Amino acid sequence: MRYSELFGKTSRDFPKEEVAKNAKLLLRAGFIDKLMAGSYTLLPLGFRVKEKIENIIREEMDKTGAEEILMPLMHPKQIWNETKRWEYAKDVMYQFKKDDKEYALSFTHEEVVLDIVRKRLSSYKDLPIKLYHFSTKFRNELRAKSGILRAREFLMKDLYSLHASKEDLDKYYFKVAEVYIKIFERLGLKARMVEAPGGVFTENITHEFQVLAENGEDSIFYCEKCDFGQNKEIAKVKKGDKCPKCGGLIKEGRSIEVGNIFPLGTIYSEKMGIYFADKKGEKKLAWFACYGIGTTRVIGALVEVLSDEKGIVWPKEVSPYEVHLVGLNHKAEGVYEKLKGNKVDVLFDDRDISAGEKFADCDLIGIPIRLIVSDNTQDKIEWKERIGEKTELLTIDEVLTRLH
RNA sequence: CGGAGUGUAGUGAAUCGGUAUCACGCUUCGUUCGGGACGAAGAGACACCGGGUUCAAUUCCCGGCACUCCGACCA
Repeated sequence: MRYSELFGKTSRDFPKEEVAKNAKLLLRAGFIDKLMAGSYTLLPLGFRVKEKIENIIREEMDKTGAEEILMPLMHPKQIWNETKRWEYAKDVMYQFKKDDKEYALSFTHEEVVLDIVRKRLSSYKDLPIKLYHFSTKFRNELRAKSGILRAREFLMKDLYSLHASKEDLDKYYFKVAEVYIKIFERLGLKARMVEAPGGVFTENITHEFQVLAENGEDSIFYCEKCDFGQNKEIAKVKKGDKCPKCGGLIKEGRSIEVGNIFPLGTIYSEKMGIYFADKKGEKKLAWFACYGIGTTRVIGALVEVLSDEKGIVWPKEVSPYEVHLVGLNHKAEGVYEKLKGNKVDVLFDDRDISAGEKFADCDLIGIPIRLIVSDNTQDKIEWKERIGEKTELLTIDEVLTRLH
């Protein structure tokens, strides 16, 4: 992609109103646009990051045997009445009336997925069922804030699983927990699984995935040595205590919640009539759980945690482009073509502006590898990574070898 | 929803009872070309909306709305 043709250029100044680091950098670097408080467009660069994140999640979800679907965002009141959540969750739901019918914009999909399942579930042989989708969530947050971290409309991956027994649910539940940690690792985030209350979803103990971050909205108690942690609302440990797992020191830290998993049990199945016939032919309630990852929030969390004073620093796996090619002379065109020919995902800064300005934009946009073609590099290409100052002169073949 | 702050070109700021100034960005031309270059010439604003006071309001007053921050709630 030629930068000159990219929609959504960088800007020199920080947007005045924004305080949150993620909002400042993502807006300035041209990844997002704000429509209103808590409502953002993903511009081409931001969209690419979102795609990368989703692809990683998709890969890992599929490995657990889950299947991808896509559910509607506008729901009839009656489905929400089945669980009484039309009333109970009305503060977070966008509810509206049109021609005497009442609807809600989806803030989650338990009711919908259970409706889909009950139409098709009859035998234990149909279980387990594991369905997920990537979709928009609407939540009437009393106050949208922290840029992309607390929006009223945001993207989320949600997975729902149904099982014939508590044992089978638990097995899959903790399997997913493991997979979540792995997903966040692949996304470049160190997430801790902490115990938490379930809000409008359940009275059971649930688990959150928290990433330590200075500007996080949440606060957790965690062990500095091992992966132990507890949500502050539920914490039995306190700052300064010994970790019950390894004896390390407990610390308190701000954090961003990037995912959560809820073992909902049979309560929803009871309310919505999710039954199956077991081996003896007896009617049984299905065991149910749901699992979410805030994909747009992950973008914000990455910026909060990894960026530096010059701009964003994307991990390789989610970077909008693999390399940022800076052209300072005519030879750059040839290098661009060659990279493209070798299927390298390259953003080519072909603008007729000063070198310094291009470098500043590289640092701001945050693609992990910067390549420069200039008179100084002669027939070679300069390789520099976003983190660190080291530069190397490589031939095009060496560059291609390193990239593949 | 309570509290605080802010609304002036695309962005950031200045002004002040007499109809708006600057910087960056943008356009054109020329010179530059390795860390946000330089010169010249341009374009771009119903001063958030509505009402009031006044001969005159961007400026003062009232009422909205929007955005940001703190709190309550939450992925």
